[in-house]
Formats: sequence, structure tokens, C-alpha cells
Amino acid sequence: MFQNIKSMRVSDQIVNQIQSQIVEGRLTERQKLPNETELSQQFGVSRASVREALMILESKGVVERRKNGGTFLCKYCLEKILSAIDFPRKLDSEMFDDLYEAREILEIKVGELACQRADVLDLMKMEKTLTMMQESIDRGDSGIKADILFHQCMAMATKNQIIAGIVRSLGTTMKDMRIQTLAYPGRLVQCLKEHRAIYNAIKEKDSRKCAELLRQHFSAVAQIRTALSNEGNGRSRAANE
Amino acid sequence: MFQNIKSMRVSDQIVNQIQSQIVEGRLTERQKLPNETELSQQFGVSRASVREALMILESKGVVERRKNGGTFLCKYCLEKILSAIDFPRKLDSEMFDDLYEAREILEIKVGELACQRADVLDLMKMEKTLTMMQESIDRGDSGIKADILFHQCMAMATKNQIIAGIVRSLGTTMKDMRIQTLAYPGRLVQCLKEHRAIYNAIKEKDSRKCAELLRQHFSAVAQIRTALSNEGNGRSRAANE
DNA sequence: CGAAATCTGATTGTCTGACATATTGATAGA
DNA sequence: TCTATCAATATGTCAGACAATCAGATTTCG
Repeated sequence: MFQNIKSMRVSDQIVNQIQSQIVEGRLTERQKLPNETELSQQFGVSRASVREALMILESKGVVERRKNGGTFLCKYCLEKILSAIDFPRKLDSEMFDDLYEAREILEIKVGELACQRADVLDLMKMEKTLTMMQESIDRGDSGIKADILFHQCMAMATKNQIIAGIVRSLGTTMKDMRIQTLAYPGRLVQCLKEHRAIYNAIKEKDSRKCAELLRQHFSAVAQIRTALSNEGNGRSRAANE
Repeated sequence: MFQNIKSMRVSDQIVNQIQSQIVEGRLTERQKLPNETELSQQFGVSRASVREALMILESKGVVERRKNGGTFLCKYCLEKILSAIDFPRKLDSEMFDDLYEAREILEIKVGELACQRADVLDLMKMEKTLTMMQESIDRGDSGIKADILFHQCMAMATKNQIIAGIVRSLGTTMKDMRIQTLAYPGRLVQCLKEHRAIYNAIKEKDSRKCAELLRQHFSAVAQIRTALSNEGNGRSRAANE
């Protein structure tokens, strides 16, 4: 019920104070904070403690620190905040399934929203990722960049920063897996085909079709994943014989 | 394309090294790290730099630091990681709308999944939040706790850690707004009624009905919000006269 | 007068060494 | 066996110092 007061670290108290001031609007976007020495005097603590606090705030995407320029409050950018989360773990397969499901659910909805809200600029950006992917096919690279960008553009087209941020974060977390999938024979070509169809659905504002296409898009990937994991098992079994 | 090498801070390099070792599986859950002095010797840097790195890792939910016990790798807990994100900003109304939309989209899907996957334990937990809310009505408190818990239990019932984590994070971010809404005359009683209906739908595994009820649940809140903002405007206009 | 080179000051990045404090585990006593 | 005291350990915090570097002022030269 009550939190331990005395044991709270100085650096944590500083973090809290600064965050409170931001919420209260007393510190505003892009504002420059006093330098470390001055802060330490104002707070009445050592510079080391101030630094620890600032490191935390930086890792959270709240402030930005420039080498010899000082500390600034970040412009509010959800993407930055969300990208501050990473998943520094060996993602086990269960976690992968969860991630995958979450992404599928969100992105299908994203597609529907994009159909309603995408403007010409969004469509242009998406179109560009299609040509990018074609170039990847021609050049023979993984095409992951175009893939990620396509989905991000679609998410941006929802005009919902939160959703775009979450989708982006999930998408990049699964980057390694997506690279594997795209490397599956013939997948990249098929993927481009699917992206194109989704793009057209959004252009035509056909949200039902778009949702269906996305479902197919994801189930295609799921199939490849099972194929890949079976292959893997097969190989390892063969290796044991 | 390439990242600046030389300018990377020592503390950031330490963070990266530790995270890499976690991903590679060389550091495992709950493992205790060497103490700060030892770490500083192993890395060949000062203790201050090690501390800065550890503070960052702690704020990310990667490690846990006990006052005089040492530093331990956290058991992987997505909720902890996600709860490490906070939104220390004055949420403007636009951001609120985005949050609200994101939550609605996710939670409707959550309800559908919960219908398929909720077990007896999940149902029991949800039922408990219903009685909690009844008690809040009787006692006359805000009922926010029961409200948040209900939605969290539903999210947990999806058995998808990622989704549960996201829903939780969104839900708590909007806590203040939810308190306001629940304070609207008659809302808490109505809210409990809606929760009960949703609970029953999940119990009966009727996902279509559940989705519909959730849509209603959210649209009811939306209505109150407009009512509240109109009221607010009306008052301020009156005050100007 | 304008542009390039230089210099200087401000600020972060890092280190060293020290002390305070609290928790843990061991040891001694009832 | 349980309790109480004590010492060792690790974190929390501080002070002070120096290096590195970037930005802006200053100077110099065309």
C-alpha cells in the first residue's frame, strides 16, 4: 500500500521529479535542462547521482544528451519511447507465437483503418516500398528492409501514433525471423505479390478485402515457419542417425 | 549506414555487452552478476560507468538490484518490460484519442480470444473483480482498481503474454481518464453491469456476443467522455460570461 | 569585407578513492 | 532451538579531478 520512502535512491527521486515536472507541463518539449553540475547543486546531490538519473531518462527516450551540448527534453515521440523497449532475450518459441499472434491481430486491424484513412502520400510511400522490394528481388538481397517499411507505412497510414508505434516495435522485434522467412525459396516474390494486392485494396478503400488479404499474408508466413521448423527437425533427426 | 564507433559511451557499451550475452544465452534468468567493483575490473572501467550501465539495465527491467545483495538478471517478464515504458507527458487530446482507439481495437480482440481460451481460474479471477466492484459501489470508492483488474484478467485469459502486456500498459496509461469516467453519475453501476455481461459471454464462449458487448462498453465510455468535455466547455464558457 | 583557421570556454565523459548504510550470514548466548 | 548481536559485504553516495570535444568567439589572411 505504501512505498518505502527512505530507501528510494537519489537518482530515482531525480527521475521522478523531472518526470513529474514534464507531466505538469513545467518542462516542455525541446527545452534545455541545466548542465549536470548545476543540476547537482539545485538538487543538492552529487553529479554522479544526477548522471545516473539522466542516463535512465535517456534510455527511456525522455531526454536526449548531446556530447558537449547539454541535455534536452525530447520532442514527444512515441516511436522513440517504444523503440526504447527491446527484448534482450532469447525469444523462445512460445514467445514467438505470442508475438506473431499479436502482430497478426493488430495488423489486420491496421489494414482496415488504413483503407479508411490512407492519403495520397501514404499510398505513394507504400508504392515505393513495392519497387524497393522488386529491386531486392533483382539484386538478390533479403528484401527485409522493403518488407519492414511496407508494414510501417501501412501502420502510419492509420494516423494513429500509438498503433503505429506498437506495430513498428513488434515488427522490428521479429526482424530476424522475418529474414529467415523471406529467404525461403520463392517467398520474396510471393511476398511482393501479396503486398501489391494489399496495397491495391487500400487504394480502393476495400477494407474487407484488405483484411482478408492480410490474413492470407500472415497465414502464408505461418506455413513457411512450420515448413522451416519441420525441415530443421528433419535435419537434426537425420544428423542423429 | 555505419555507426559512430569511437563516440560510444562506456556505459552504453557495457549495456550492449550484457544484453548480447543474454541474447546469446550466456547469462541466464535469475543469475547473479558479479558485484560492481568486480565488474568494473572485468570491463576495465570505473565503477561509476558500471553503475550507469546497471541503472539503465534496471530501468529497462533487465536486471534487478537489491540494496546490498547484488545485481540479478530478471526472470523474463514481459509485463515488467512493458511497464518500464511510461508516458511521462501531458497527453494531449489527440494522443488520448489514439490511445483510446488502440485500446478498443485490442480489447475487442482480447475478448474474442478470451472466449476461446479462458479457463476456470481465469473466470474465477474475473468473477472476483465483479464482487470487488460491487463492494466499491457499496463503499463509495472509485472502483478503478476493480475496473483495471477486470480488463487485465481478461487480457491474461488470452494466454498471450505480449497482448496482455500491451493491454495492461495502455490501460494503466489511461488510468486518470478512467477514474474521471467512472466518477460520472451512475457510471460505475452501469460499468459493473457491462462487465458482468462480458464475463457471462466469455463463460459461455460466445465470442461474437462478447465482441459486441465490448464495443458497447467502449462506446458508452466514449459517450461519457464527450459529455464530460461538453460539460467542461459549457462551464468555462459560463465562467467567461 | 568576407571566409577560413584558430583559440577558448563550456559541458559531458570518465576515473579515483573514500565513506555511509543496510542487508546478510555467522556466531554467541539464553 | 530460538534470539540477539556483530562483522563482512555490496550498494548508495559523495567530492574532486582531468580528458575530450563541440560551439561559438576571435583572429588572420585573401
